Amino acid sequence: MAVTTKDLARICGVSRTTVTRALQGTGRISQKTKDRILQTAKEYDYQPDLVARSLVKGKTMMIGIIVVDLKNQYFPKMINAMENCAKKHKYLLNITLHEGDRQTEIELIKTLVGHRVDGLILSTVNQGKDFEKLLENLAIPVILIGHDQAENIPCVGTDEYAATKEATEFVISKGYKKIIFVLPPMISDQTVVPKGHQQRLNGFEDCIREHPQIEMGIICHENYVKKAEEFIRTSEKKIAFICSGDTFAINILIKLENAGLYAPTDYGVMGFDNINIFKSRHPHLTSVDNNIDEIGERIMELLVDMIENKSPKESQVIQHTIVQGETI
Amino acid sequence: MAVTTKDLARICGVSRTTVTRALQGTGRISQKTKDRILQTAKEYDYQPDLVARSLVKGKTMMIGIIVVDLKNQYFPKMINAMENCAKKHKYLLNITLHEGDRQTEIELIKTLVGHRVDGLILSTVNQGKDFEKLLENLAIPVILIGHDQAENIPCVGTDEYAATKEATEFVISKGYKKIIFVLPPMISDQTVVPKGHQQRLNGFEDCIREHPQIEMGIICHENYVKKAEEFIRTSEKKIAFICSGDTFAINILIKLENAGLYAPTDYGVMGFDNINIFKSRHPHLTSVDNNIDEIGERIMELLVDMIENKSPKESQVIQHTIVQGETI
DNA sequence: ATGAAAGCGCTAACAT
DNA sequence: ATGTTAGCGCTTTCAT
Repeated sequence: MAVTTKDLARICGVSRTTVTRALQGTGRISQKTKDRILQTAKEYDYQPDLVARSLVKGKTMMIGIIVVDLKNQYFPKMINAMENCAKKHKYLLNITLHEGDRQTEIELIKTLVGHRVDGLILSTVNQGKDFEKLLENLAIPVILIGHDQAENIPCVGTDEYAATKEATEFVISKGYKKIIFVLPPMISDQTVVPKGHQQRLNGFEDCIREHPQIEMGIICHENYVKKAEEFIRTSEKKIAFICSGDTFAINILIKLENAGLYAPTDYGVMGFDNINIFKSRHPHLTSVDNNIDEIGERIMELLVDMIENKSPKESQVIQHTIVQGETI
Repeated sequence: MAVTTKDLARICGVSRTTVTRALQGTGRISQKTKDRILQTAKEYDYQPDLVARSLVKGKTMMIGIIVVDLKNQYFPKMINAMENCAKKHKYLLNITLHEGDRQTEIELIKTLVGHRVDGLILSTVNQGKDFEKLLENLAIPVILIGHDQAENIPCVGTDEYAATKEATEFVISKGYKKIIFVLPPMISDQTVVPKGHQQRLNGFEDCIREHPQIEMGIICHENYVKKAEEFIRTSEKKIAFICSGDTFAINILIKLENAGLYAPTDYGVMGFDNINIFKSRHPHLTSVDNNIDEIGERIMELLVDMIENKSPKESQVIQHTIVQGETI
């Protein structure tokens, strides 16, 4: 098995404390013994047992992350940014997936806390006072991904409400008189709209409310492309779709092309998240760039700060920008 | 702070040993004290310290993963599958990124081993005997992502050589007389072609060798779309591109459309990995489906088996299938 | 059926 | 400058 400080101590004929001192270069120790110990350590390829260190230090240098899954680009991209940031601060990431299940999320939180992660980052499916209480009592810093997700837990993310309001204003400014908001098709048993999408919807509706002359509609359906086509075919006004996610916008764009309908000629469409898998495609998709990388980085920086400096909890809004493509 | 077994023992007026027995339901213990202890544990929301348990058990229930990054869909998808599989076996994932840097990868391995992960999964950028030695001496099971990556370390992945040979045969069977292989554009300082892509290239070249009448070429350039266009414009024969990655195929497909060239009319193109971000697009991209989900799942199952049953190391080849789209 | 004691590998407070 | 001791929270013999 791996060589321990005890072994090194025995080999070098010193105490374990001396070994520790040599290893971490702290405390008074003669250069000679220090060199000898370090030499031996290298020779035997000593690697500290980080589990043992964690136990005594009460700190694991690990950060727990819980998100829904890694299927679309959103979280992988964000986690990629988080990882790079964590690496700078010598932290490791523990990534787990709740798959949209509330109970699973709760269990994962407990497991990660049991593993004594130093901090926790969640894209939560849970809500409500009880859940917030649970988080507040964790004794480690927690950050929620997304704007305004909870009262007393710091949240970092896009102000979806404002972004969507802005996007809607943008569409209106382009002269559209009828705008349809496309929500992700809901999985059968999941009746609640995820908070972020709900915030976007609110932003959309409130903006429309301020423009009574604009006609609006909502699509929230498995077969949203077909619904979209119906809207276009049966409407006299030219329609714009604002999709709560680039994937939906892209799908509409592509599938309707096959149906002989083109943006921005026959209708307009814009997305969200600016995933830009299609950055080489024409026409460029108009979208809202919510700076996923920056969200990841800022979350990690904030969390490390909370862990190491006990900084006060403070939410952050990450600035978004409207990406003017050619589809509106 | 969190309540410990010691606390529970004190509260219940028993020894810590008894508490442990109640908690893990093992050993002889009266039902009454057991109930009382469990009740108290629940009351105080006792959560075991998994770090301490790891130290004494010599097992962390964590699996280390090192891949290049999470930017394209390949690893996120695979890791998603791994995570779900790991969850079944109660393991947690430690995901880290080497970003293509050899030294970083070595350091990450040491860190993860220092954290006493029970097993390691790598998509490595390192090669050679020394590196293999390093892995062999780790004292924990290691699996490499990808076929035939090392001699004495189990490898799981697509047989890239065979798959590409097959793909090339497929293209030839469609009547193409000139085939161009598109490698990922190499980053300036990274002179070596990643092993998987090299294997694909070998399969391509060997297949061509068996068909002397077929003309061939290779593109490995930042501006591969332009190169592809040049090939088409200057060739009398109709050209097929086999791209070592769907992303490249898709980009060619899309950008050449803008240049007025259409597949499969003006040229043919097929990809690799069947990422199918574009599954709704027409024409459907012809590709090689390497079953990313299955690779992830099989790797995890194998690793857990190696960890828990000390199973002998054995590599696995995951079956691929050619996805007949409409671009060849 | 229950408890006492030792130890996992490390660090830190307190000697010498 | 170096060593001794105790302890992190848990599990695991080995008593009783």
